[in-house]
Amino acid sequence: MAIQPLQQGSNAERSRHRNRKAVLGQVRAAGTMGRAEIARALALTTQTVSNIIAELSEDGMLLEKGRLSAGRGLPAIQYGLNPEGGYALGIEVRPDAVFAALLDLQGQAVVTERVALDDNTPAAVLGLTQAIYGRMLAQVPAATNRMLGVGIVMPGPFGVTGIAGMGTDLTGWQEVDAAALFEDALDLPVVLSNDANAAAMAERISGVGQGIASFAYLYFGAGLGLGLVHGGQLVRGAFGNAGEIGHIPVNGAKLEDGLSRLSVQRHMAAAGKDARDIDALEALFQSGDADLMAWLSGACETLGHAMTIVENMFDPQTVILGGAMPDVILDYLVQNTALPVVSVSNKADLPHDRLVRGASGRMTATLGAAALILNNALSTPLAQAH
Amino acid sequence: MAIQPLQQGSNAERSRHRNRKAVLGQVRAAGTMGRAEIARALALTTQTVSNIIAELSEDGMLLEKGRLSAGRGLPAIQYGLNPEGGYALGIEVRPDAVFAALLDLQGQAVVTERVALDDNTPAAVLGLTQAIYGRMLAQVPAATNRMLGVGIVMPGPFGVTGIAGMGTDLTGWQEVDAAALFEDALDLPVVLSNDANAAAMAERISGVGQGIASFAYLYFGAGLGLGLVHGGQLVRGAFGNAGEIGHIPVNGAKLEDGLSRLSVQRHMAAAGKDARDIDALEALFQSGDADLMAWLSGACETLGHAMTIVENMFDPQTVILGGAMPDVILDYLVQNTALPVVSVSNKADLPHDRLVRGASGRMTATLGAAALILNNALSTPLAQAH
DNA sequence: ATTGATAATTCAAATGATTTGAGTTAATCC
DNA sequence: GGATTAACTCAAATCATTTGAATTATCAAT
Repeated sequence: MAIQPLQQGSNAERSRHRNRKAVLGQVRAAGTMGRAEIARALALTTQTVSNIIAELSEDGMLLEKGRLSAGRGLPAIQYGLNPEGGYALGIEVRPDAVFAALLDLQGQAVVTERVALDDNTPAAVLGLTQAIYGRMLAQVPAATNRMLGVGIVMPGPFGVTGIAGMGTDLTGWQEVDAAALFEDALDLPVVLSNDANAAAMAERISGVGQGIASFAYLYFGAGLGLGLVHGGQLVRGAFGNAGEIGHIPVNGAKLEDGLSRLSVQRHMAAAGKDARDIDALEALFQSGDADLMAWLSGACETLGHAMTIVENMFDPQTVILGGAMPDVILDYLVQNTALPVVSVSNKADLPHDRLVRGASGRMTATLGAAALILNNALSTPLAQAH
Repeated sequence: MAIQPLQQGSNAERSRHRNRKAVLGQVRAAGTMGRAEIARALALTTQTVSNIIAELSEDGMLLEKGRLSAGRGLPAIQYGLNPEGGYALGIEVRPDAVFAALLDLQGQAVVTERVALDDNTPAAVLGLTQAIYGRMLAQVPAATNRMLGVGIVMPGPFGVTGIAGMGTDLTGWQEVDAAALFEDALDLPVVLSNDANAAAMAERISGVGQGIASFAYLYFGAGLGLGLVHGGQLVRGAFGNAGEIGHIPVNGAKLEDGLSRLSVQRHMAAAGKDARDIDALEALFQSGDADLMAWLSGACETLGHAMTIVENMFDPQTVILGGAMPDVILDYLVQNTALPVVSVSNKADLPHDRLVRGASGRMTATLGAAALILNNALSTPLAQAH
């Protein structure tokens, strides 16, 4: 989380490292590719790509996928990711539970676990996490020597700020260096993030955000969060707390007062209905519950405000909506929200819809935690614009 | 402006290029540095830095600045930027004028010009720009072979969007590729940007933003703009229109309705007073004009809203306020705005003030245009966080 | 069916930039 | 004054990429 040295020099070894990642990223994005094709995309020579591919195949990260004849010339041998070539662990620490997922290099969840927590102190969580990790490796022995790292999602904001977030619900975590603790406990490289950022990465790696370099992700957590991806990388802000959109006031109320899990729950509770569970919410929606529909109408309006802010601040290619809500409700919101007219995104011939539903479902943030690691393994910081 | 290839591979030549920039950036940030010191900062060997410094000295970009004895050992030869080692041209195209500035490598304005325009079509502006450039080179012949590029600032937003901006005031520019036109006319590498982004870069290169990797710049243009710097680079959004904060509605009105040049002008005009000129505004302020003070009181409140949005969306190290306003008014706003309590930036022990006044004065955007070029010459895209 | 054009791939040598290791210089510390 | 420390230089080694020539396999045209 600390701010890194602003610049780092380059040498042969670091170039190679970078180029390996670039090749993997390119192949992943395209599904399969030939050497020459990759070389053109990366502005490298075929020979270089050949060397790197030999190395990556040796390491088990790439697989031959036959030859593809495209016009004249020798048909190119196609290469694709070997899903079993690398694994990333995602851990989501909630106040009352720990979710975990093991993703393969392709971004597929191989094993997932959800464990309830009655003690969320660091010692307890770390012990539980170790146990989960052990069980997962036992189920997927191939992963043992191929772990790329672990992504940890914890409720933000990080550090003591003016926002009393869920952070207060995790006892004993405020003062500790969580990343260091997990690194010690699991002996893996660690990336720490909040839920919205992780969710955005989940979409980038295996959802709607694939191939989109700049997008924003509006996340239904307890509150309303925002993950920002620019040039293929997360924009985290100086202290890792960028995207706390829920606390922005519009017309006297905070955005998340009208658009969040807590918001529906309160609204429905006031009508004497229980909407704490996702399935309960879905059932209410399916039955056309009048109270829920009333809430949705307000939520659409609030979402419109949020869109205005996000689009005008970031000018993203698209905004993805997801998180702890049933898909049907997310779809309803996407379809019934009037997109802002006064917006830099309001223009003709857009290649993407301005607002779309996320694809990664209920465990988005957990998957995203692992996706943070995959993204590191498959992409290099963006080349400079000229 | 187009989205660049997402990844580019690296090779020896590109590494050298990158390392040269990194050395220059490091030296610039520190004022003067020794070889070994630079090497440590960039994770390179002294030998490499030695080679690069020899090359940069040869090229006239670095100068020896004596030896510095720091404790034991051989005192390190200090190197500093040679201000005359490189120049960047900044051009600001306004509907009724063209401003230009020639900056040296150190970021100092060597020559500036302001020319009124009665014809702002591409042909006229390009011709005028060529003439200005010619006059500047005549005044600073040393710059002739040392031009790094030209930054162009034009009113955004770019492309046809839902925002009817000043863009419409420039006739004939909507459909053309402005960057290509300027590149042809001046035979220099071109960077195109809006005023707020450029202003942010001006602060980063020679103002309050020096050494700050992540900050936001609230810019008084005709409306209210925002420049975002993250990891030392501009966040421009997918289509170059990030930061159009002025159009975000708060309590029914747009932010720029209460916080912009147009806003004061209208407010004062309603009171029968002329505030179109910066000096007129300053005089009104100095005389404690009641109407102006009333506007300021509202502006402070609006600025508070803007701060809430910016801080919670970006979590910057600081927010810089500047643009077409007299310094005394900017200072007043900085000092009298109640900083938002509900904000991720509201925390103890901040290394920077949350809101500060910009340092680059009235020609900020013009200087910033050139600063965009300098920033390219002096920094590499940020290394990856781990 | 043969021939020529095209394009992917490989091999071996060259190139470019960084690193390595030994040696020199000039300060401070004791 | 000698030991220690640190910056700097030189020459050789190393690493990864590039270059250029040769090979292979397909398509297209005769």
